[in-house]
Amino acid sequence: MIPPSGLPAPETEAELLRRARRLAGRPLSFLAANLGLEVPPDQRHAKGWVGQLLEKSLGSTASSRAVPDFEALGVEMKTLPVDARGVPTESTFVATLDMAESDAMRWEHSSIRKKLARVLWIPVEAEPTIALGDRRVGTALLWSPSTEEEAALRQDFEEIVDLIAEGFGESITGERGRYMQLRPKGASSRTLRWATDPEGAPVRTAPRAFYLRAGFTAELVRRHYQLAGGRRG
DNA sequence: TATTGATCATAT
DNA sequence: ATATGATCAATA
Repeated sequence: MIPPSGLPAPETEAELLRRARRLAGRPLSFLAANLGLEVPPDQRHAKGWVGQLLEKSLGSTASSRAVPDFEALGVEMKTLPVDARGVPTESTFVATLDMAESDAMRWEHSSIRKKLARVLWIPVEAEPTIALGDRRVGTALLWSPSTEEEAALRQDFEEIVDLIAEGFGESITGERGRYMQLRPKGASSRTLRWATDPEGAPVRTAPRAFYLRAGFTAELVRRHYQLAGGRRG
């Protein structure tokens, strides 16, 4: 499968990281020009554009399919909107949870665990005062959760899926979960899916997805650059 | 003003 | 319709 750019998929993690880091410091308009794309005038109508731009720029073959962005490497790519200090400004979407699938609600088998096993994080400037095309790509980092991080994520996951198993899925809000929350994720609030109430009766509720809180990714990035002997504010 | 809930585009 | 990619915007 040849991506639109004609760029072949990277064959190793090292190559992927090299490609990503070669983009560090470049404005998004530069990446767009390389691919023959226009920079959208309004991000409100192009919310996923930055992520898709980076995928294409790196040779991802998995546009919109339910596979890792770099399938052969098992690597997921996530852009990370950051402020002037490099601190993430938004939560990170991980995966939708199917409340009707009991298997999806076991950590070991979950798509959450799978997707977070290996992630290429790419910070991107996201201050609204900077025009979209002028926002620069930061230094990418390849990450896997430490034992402690995975335990913490698992704890949030299990707290939430246990509530769902007890029939409280419909009433779960974004306030649960220390590092990872469950929030609505649909085309609109009119989008509904099946869940089960405490009496075991089927009910319609908003589809929900797991998101990493900004505090989690902020800590992850901060520790990485500290260990790398990197920059400080 | 930080966070939760709602929403937008594209591809399959 | 549902998956991918997220950010917008109302609320607390």
